[in-house]
Amino acid sequence: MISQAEENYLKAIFKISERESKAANTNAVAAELKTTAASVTDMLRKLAEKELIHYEKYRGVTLTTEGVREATFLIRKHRLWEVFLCERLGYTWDECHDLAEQLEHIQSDDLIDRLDEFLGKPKFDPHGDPIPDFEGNITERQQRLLSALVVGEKGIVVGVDEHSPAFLQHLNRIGVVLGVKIEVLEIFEFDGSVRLRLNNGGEIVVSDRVSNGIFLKI
Amino acid sequence: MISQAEENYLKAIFKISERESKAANTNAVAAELKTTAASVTDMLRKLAEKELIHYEKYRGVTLTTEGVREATFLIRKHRLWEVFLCERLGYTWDECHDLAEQLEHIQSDDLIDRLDEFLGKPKFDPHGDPIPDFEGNITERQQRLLSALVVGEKGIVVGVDEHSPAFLQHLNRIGVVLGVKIEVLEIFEFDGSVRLRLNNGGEIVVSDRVSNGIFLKI
DNA sequence: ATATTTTTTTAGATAAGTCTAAAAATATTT
DNA sequence: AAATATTTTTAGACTTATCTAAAAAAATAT
Repeated sequence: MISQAEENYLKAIFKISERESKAANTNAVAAELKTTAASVTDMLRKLAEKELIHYEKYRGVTLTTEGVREATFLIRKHRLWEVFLCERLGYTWDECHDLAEQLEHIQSDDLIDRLDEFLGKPKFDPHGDPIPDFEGNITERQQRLLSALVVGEKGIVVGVDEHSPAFLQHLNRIGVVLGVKIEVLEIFEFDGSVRLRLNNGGEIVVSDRVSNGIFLKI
Repeated sequence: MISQAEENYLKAIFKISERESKAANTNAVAAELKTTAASVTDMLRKLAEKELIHYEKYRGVTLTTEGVREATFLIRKHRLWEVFLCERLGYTWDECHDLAEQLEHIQSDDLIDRLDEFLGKPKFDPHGDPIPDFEGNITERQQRLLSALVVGEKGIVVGVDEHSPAFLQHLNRIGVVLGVKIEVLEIFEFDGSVRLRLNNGGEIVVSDRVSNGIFLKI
C-alpha cells in the first residue's frame, strides 16, 4: 500500500529525473513538493525501505523499476482524469490540473481502465502530453519547440512545455491552442521574439518565453 | 477545512440519526465506522470544537445545522459519483459504492455542479436513493416496502432499503432491478415469503428478507 | 589544502488519527 | 437501593507526515 504522500514523492522524483536526467537531490524534491529537506530525507528512507527508490545518503535518489511503474501509472491516471475534466465537464486546460491532482489518488486500477475506455482510449491529454497505456508504455510524439524552428517552417501545435495556468491562459488569449497551424514568418534577433501566421490567417508576435513553451508537429 | 476522517464521522452520525431518529451514541458510531469507542470519543470532541455536532459526554451526539449541511453535501457527492460510475462506466449497483466512497472526498463544489449537469441533474442514484440538490434539498419519494403490500397490489421497483453487495447481486440474479413492475400474487403466512409476477410475465417467490428490502412506487 | 559555503541528515517536537487497557459514568437487574 | 452489567471516557502509546534548529557531509573557493 502506497500512501498519497508517498505517491506525490514518486511523481516528483520521476518528474525531476525526467527533466534533469540524473539522480534527483533532496533539495530539488523539497522544492518540487514545496516542503523541507528534512521531510524529504525522512520520506526517502521510507521509500527506500519499500524498494521504490534507490537511495544513498548524500547521493540523491532514483526510482527503481517498481517506482517507475508506480509513477507512470500515476501519470496515466492524472492525464486520463484531465481528459475527462476538459472534454466532458468543460474545464479549460489551465483549470484541470489541480482537480486531477486529487483524482489521481483514487485507488482502483479497474476504474482507470474503464475511464480510459469511456474516453475512447485517448493518446494525449489536454496539454498534448502523452498518456501511458495500461502497461505503462508511452508513445512519445515527434515534436519540436517553436523556438527551434527557422523562418518559413510550419507546424501544428501539439503540446506545451510549460503548464502554469498563467501561461495556458495567455495562450488562450492569443489564440494558440492545440491543433492550431503555425508558420514562422520572422525571428527577431534582438530578443528572440517571433512573428507568426496562425491557421493561414492572422499574424501575431510572441516572446521567446512563449516560443520556448510550445511544441509543434512539423 | 474538514478532513476525510471527519467527513466520514459526519456521514455516519447522519446515517444513524436518520435510521434511529434520536441522538447517535458512541458505540453506534464506532460500529458504523468499524472503529473503537475510544477513537469515536476523541473525534466527537474535535467535531464539537468545530461546531459540527452537539455533543455532551455520555449523552450521545447530533449534527448541528452546519453538520447536517456538510453531511447532506457528502451524500450528494456520493450519489452523483454512483450515477457516473453506473451509467457512464458500466459498473453495477452492487459495485459502485466503495469507489463512490473514495470519490466523495474530492474537494471541489464546482466539480460536483458540473458533474450534476453532465449527468443530466439526476434525481435518484442507481439504488433509487434521492440525490440532494446543490442547496441540500432532498425530494423524498412516495414509496412503500414490498412487504407492506397486500395480495393484488402492484408497483414499480424504485429503490432498496438494504445496500449490501450480496443483496443487490441477489436482486440482479432474480431479475428484480429498478423499474421492474411487480404484482403481489400470494403472501405465505408461514414465513412471510411472497409470490410475485414480474413485468406481467414470470412468477417468482421471494423471502421476507427480500420483500423487506425493496421499495415500490404504487 | 584549508576555509567557507551549500547541501543533506539527524534530533527532537508537533498534529492527526488510531489503538488497548483501565477508570468512570450510566443503565439494568435483583 | 445495592449489585451487576453496559457504555463511555480517559490515559497513555503508536504511526504517519510534517516542521525547526543543529550537526555532519560534500562541494566550492581561496
